[in-house]
Amino acid sequence: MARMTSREFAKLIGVSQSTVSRAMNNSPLVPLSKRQYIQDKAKEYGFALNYQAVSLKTKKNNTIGILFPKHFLNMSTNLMMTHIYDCLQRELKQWEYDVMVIHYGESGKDDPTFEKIIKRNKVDGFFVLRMELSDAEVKLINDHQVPCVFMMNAGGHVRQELNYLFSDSEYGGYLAGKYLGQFKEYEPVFITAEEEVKDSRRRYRGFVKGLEEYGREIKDSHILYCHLDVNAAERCVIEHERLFAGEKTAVLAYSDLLGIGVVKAAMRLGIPIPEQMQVIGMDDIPLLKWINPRLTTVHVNLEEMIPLSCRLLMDLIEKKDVEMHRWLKPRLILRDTTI
Amino acid sequence: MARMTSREFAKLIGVSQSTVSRAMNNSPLVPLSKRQYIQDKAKEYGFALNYQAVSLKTKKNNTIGILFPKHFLNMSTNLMMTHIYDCLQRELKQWEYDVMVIHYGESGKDDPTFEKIIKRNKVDGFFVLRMELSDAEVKLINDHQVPCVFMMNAGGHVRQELNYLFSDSEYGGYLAGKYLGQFKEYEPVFITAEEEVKDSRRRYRGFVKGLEEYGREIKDSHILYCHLDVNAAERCVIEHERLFAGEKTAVLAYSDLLGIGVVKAAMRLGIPIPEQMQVIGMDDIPLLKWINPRLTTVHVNLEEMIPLSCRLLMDLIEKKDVEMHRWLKPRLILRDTTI
DNA sequence: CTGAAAGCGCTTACAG
DNA sequence: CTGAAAGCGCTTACAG
Repeated sequence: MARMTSREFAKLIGVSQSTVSRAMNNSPLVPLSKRQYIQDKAKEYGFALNYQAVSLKTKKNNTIGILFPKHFLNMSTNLMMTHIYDCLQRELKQWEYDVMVIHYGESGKDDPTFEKIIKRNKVDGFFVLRMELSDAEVKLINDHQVPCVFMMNAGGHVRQELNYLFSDSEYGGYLAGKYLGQFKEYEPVFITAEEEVKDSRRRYRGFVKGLEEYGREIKDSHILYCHLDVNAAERCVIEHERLFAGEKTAVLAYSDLLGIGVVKAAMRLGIPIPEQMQVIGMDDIPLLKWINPRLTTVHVNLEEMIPLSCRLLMDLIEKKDVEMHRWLKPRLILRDTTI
Repeated sequence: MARMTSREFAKLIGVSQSTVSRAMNNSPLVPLSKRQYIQDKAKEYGFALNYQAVSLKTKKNNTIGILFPKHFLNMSTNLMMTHIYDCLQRELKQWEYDVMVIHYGESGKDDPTFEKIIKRNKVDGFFVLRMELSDAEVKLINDHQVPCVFMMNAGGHVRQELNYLFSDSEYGGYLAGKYLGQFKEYEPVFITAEEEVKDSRRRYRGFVKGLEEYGREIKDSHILYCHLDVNAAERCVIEHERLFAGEKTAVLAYSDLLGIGVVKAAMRLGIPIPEQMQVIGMDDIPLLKWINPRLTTVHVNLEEMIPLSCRLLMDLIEKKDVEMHRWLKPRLILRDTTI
């Protein structure tokens, strides 16, 4: 049973190719009973439309792309991206879109991946995760009119001509600062990633503002840098043992993973949590529910962000004239690592 | 700057459409210098081949699909699949294939996803992860001649007509049994998932064989069932507190996640690891390097499996007459949770 | 080495 | 409601 063309199939069941096309696409032009009949026959003979041909005519691929950040390592390591991916995937099921995962990667020869995907027209639209685009890339998007929804800002300059749904990470930092600031005897510490400087600055700014409400501030020597990785954070805290063993500290970590590393270090150093060290992570990745002590964190409002993003992208693809520029508010979730 | 067709572009630079096509596809038929010239011009004018049209002619999509298991929840929860996905993604970069992620899902109306993807011809080939296929589905693969490589068996009957690279999980269980069996004073326990009965049985069988080499056996009451989840395993162990508090135990967990749950429970119950309880997980997911105590586990040989699978699928797509039926040997990695 | 022409398998005005 | 016909944007024998 080789693949059949619509012409062959049409001949086989005694209708025209046009009618087959219309029936397979559920066009109201052909009466329901006939539609049903043709679809049943299609099933019987194993006929299906060839989607390359369909795409060529309709200029639709029925697939959307999820573009991962430039320096993204992998799903196992960046659990927040993985979580967002999971949520998008689930939400996208209601629309009948397939999902293409695109890893930026400079790709060596020819065009870089992003350019290639846009030019080659393989997807109807994009979700772009934590991406900073160059001017050339923005021009590409505009020239080719590719529907794009940006999610999770990478910080830096925000282009108002693009559609985005970001989590207000400065506000997240503010919430943490406002909470930790109330404990006068705890010295504020910020541990952050070298890799994501700009968003890190945003979170830090919020943290400072929150602390200020209690007249507190953070010393320069209490801003710690490490790689974006549990073990790096653990090592970093251990290297600063004197700081943490010497006084009570209130630590905001740039991400949950760093937070987990901080907690691990504290356990190794015998520093009681939260009595001598309070820790707040950021993001609220699913992993947290498996780890003890349960990490206090700033929860990104994906419940709102995901449905809005998907709806927006679908609207953009259908040429509806919409735009969206939103900073969603995260919220603080108190668990075991704070008082 | 709207999209240009190859005909328009050809006219613009004064060659024929054929030559443009050949140049863009790097055909040796056109001299290198001319090829270069045309490609440069293409870049200049922002011309690129329309891949729907290319696909229609060549019957290639330049994309491969990764099909996730039927009851797959999400990447965040099933970290071994996530890890495999990461490895495939990285390996696939050398070939210029795009990746489509396909979640099985019965999809309600019309064809189920798997059938749809095959019939619609959206991918050139598949990786199929931990999948049990029905006869109808195997027939579909054969009828449509879709290149498929099966990875990570879901247990049950293995179809020799399909290409597969599986991890020999029975052997993995055997390694664990052979290691733990030598500790006469530790009572063997197997904790496993209700969801993956068949592969679970395979691991169990190996475990039993390994134990037998030391004349040991596992009591029926020492086979524990729970959901495939850290917290479920933790609860399960706590419910059986009497068993674990009463005697020294040597636990093989169906997966690392269950192993982590067992360790958490032990810590909560104040059972010292590995002195009173030894624990071995299975898979060796990347997460383990972030968790203390470091879990002893049976490491799946992805270093070998991934390159072989990719090479195999590429060969199948290029119609090379190859086949492969392999069970790769995992190995035991001793860490903190065993003596 | 190059170009004119046919055709990949659909959709969709258009005419009936 | 239905069909014949044109055309989506490429590739590739074929002829030169």
